Formats: sequence, structure tokens, C-alpha cells
Amino acid sequence: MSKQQADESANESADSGAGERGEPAIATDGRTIGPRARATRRRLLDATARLLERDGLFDVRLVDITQDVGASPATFYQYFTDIDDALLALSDDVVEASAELVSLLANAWTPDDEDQVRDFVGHYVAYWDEHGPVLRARNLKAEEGDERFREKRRETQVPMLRSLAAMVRASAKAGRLSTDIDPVATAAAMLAMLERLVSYRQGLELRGTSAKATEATLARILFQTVTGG
Amino acid sequence: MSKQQADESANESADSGAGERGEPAIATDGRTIGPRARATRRRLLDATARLLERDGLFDVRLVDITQDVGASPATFYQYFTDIDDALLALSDDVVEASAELVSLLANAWTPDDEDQVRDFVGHYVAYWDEHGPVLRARNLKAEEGDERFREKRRETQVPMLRSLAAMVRASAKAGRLSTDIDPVATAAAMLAMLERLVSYRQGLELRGTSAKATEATLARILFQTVTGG
DNA sequence: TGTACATCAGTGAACGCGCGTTCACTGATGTAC
DNA sequence: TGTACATCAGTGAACGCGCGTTCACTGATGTAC
Repeated sequence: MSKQQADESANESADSGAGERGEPAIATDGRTIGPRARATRRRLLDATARLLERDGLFDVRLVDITQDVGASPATFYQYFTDIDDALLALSDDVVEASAELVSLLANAWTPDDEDQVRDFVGHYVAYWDEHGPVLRARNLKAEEGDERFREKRRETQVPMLRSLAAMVRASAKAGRLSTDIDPVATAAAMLAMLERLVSYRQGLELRGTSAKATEATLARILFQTVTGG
Repeated sequence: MSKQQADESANESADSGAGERGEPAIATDGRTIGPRARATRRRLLDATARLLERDGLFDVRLVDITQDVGASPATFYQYFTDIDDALLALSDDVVEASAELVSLLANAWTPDDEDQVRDFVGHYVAYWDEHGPVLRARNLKAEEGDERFREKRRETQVPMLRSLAAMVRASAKAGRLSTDIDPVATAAAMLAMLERLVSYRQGLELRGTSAKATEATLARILFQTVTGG
């Protein structure tokens, strides 16, 4: 490895405070991991996300990932057992990034809070714009039955599901929604709608419906269904 | 490649003839297809769907498909250029099966028609129960950017989208819905909700929400959002 | 301040297996007379 | 009704390539004195 490359690695490691997140302290072969190694691991993850976007989940190759960061295939195995292992690590990142989304659901919405609902939908769309490839890959793997990816998906969905269900319950109690609806199913339906529609957005734009209108519509439906407003 | 080979490979399978449905009249190597061959082709498709369910899209192997019907790998190539080709054929089947679903949307719903909405949701769920593996595979491929599968998805979605959007428009005109909503985006949101929630159903059942309650909730949301009732 | 040794990090190059793919062939079915 | 020939349908067995995987090795960085 060239001197320049080593310098770059050192710079990139600046962004992560040493070993804070769920990052492992030892490599797959038992070596202890220093800052340089941590930076390499990060670069491999970033490359994986990049190629996920470029090639799609079906065509991501371990060899391509390492080539993308200018490393040997053997290096990959220092940090991950296989590509799924790297995808799981990336999934942890997006779980973490969903915390902000969850926080926007902390205070129950009322019929006066349509602005807050719009704000939430805006953040939700931005979240998918930023993490789309990883989220999609995670969901595909989950849908294919892989329990590890199912768990990652749950980690983001359940907190949101709980908050929304609580809001529905409150709205029903306040007489703004019929009491014979199922709060959890309603919340799940809203999350399903949000999650699925993001992948339809381009198709809709082609059909003459702007992204703005789609977002506004989502917010409206969510607002009405959850608050009864 | 021999001259003969070059000639033959010019006539790809697909739609180059008049079978009963969308079935080709000639095989990939130019032979004309009789009833026996058509049956073999069907058995290969059924096996593909079966293994799709058992192994998942990532792990479907051409060799396994042919073994499942007791045939040689070479037989597969008589009828399909590759697995994707077979998946596209299966996708045509589910497009065809969606006609009944579309017909249930032919007459615009009014606030008196909640029963019809429930009926539609029931059929929708049944449709996914029957064709889930193929629908999922088609959607995954579409989401991964394959234009051929995108087209198949559109073929089922667009008619439903049109019908629902028309209903929303009518409800708005009748003053039952706000006129500032976007009919197409609203219709798309409803379809997104339906499509996505089917894959969550098991998860919801584990969380104590019955399939019946989920179905009823979907129908309720759809009913209110589309008819304004 | 320089040298030696320990530890951390990365790699070249080969290996091998799983799986798609092919081709010359055999077997089955239909038809003419 | 039987025989010969044409056409339809299916296959065994091998081939080869793409890609994950491994291991003994080199190189980089830290530390003791």
C-alpha cells in the first residue's frame, strides 16, 4: 500500500470516534483492530453500499467490492465472513439513522398537527433517498426469509409501529376515529403504504404526478387515518 | 458457433407464435411445439414456481428445476433462454389472474358499498396467497431495475390504479373528499398499502393482530380514503 | 535519536467448486401407403 | 394392418468460467531502551 493511501485511511477514521458504535474490536481472524483497520472496514462498507446501488443486490460481487477500494479479496475476510455480513453491518447503520424518524413520532399527533405529519413524511422520504439501496437490500433479504435481516427490519419498524398505534388508540378514545378499528393493523398499514410508495415514486412521476403531490397525499392520508382530523 | 446455430438462435422463444395463451408455438431452437412439448413446458414453469417458494429467488437453480420434473438441464433450454425467461412467463400468468381483481373495480364504489370494498380486499389477499412467490419474485426483479419485470408489474397495477383514481376523483366531485388531494397519488398509496401489508401479515399475527382484523382494517382505510364514506 | 523487536494490517496468487450451457445423440410419436 | 420414414421431444455427459475462499507471505506502525 502506498503512503498516500495510508494517509487517506487515517483521515477517514476521523469521522468515527474510536469503536463507539457496534463495531467489533477484533477481526475475523482474532487480531485486535486499530484505527487504520477500522478505516479500511468502513471503506469496504461504503463500497458495498455504492455497488449495491450501481449493480443491485443480485450482482454485488465480493471481488468488485475489494477492487473498488483498491484492496485484495483477502482483506474483505479480515472484517466480514461474507457479503451478507457486510450487509448486516450496513443495516445496523440505517437502524441507527432511523432514530431521528422515531423521535418525530414521540409526541402524539392531534388534529392540529398536520404540519408535524408533513414534516415526518418529508423526513421519511429523505431517509429513503439517502439509504435506499441498503434499505431495499435489507428488505429483499428479509422477504426472502432470512431471519437476521427480518430482525433488522423489525428494529426500525416496531418503534414506529408502537408510536403510531398509540396515536390511533388515543384518537379512537377521543371519539375522532371509530372504536372498532385495530390500532396496530392501522399503524402497520400506514407504514406499509409509506415504505412501498417510495419505490413507486419514479413511476408516478412518469405518469404526471409530481413527487411533491405524492408526498402531500401521503401526509394527508396518514394524518386523517391516524388523528381522525 | 456453427452457421446452423447462428440461424437457430435468431428465433428466440417468447412471443413468436400463436399458442393458446401467450405460449410460443416454436421452441428456442426453432422446432415447432406439439401438445407433449407444451405439457413439459408447463411442468417446468410449475416447478420453477414451486422452487421459488421453497428456496427463494436467490437460490433457484436451473439444475434443480429440471431435476424436479425429472428432466435433463438441456430440456429447459428447449423452452426458455434462462431462468428470467421462465419467470417472465410465470409473470404473464399472474397478470392474467389479476383480471378478476380488476373487474371488481369496474363499478365505482359509493359510501353504500363497503361490502364491495371488503370483497375486493378479500380477493386481493387470496390472490397473493395463491401467487405470492411469483409476485414477490417479479417485484424484486422490478425493484432491482429490470425493465421487463417492471413492465409486467405495470400491466397489473395500471388498470387498478386507473379505476381507483377515477373513484377518488368522483368522490371529490361529489364533495365527499377534499378537492385538493391528488387522485392518482391517493390510488397509488392504497395499492402500495395493500401490496406491502401482505408481506407483513405473519409478523402482525405474531404480534397478536389476526389476519381477519388486518383485512378488515385494510378494507376500512381503503373504503374511507376512496369513497370518503 | 536510533535500533530492534512486536504487533497490526494487507496481499498475491492459486485453488476448486458450483452451476449454467452445449452438442451430438437416442427415443417417442405421427403419418403415408 | 403393418412397415418405413419424417418429425417432435428429450437427454447424457462433458465443458468451462466466474467467483468465493485460503494461506503463507510482505509491509506498516508502534514501542522499548
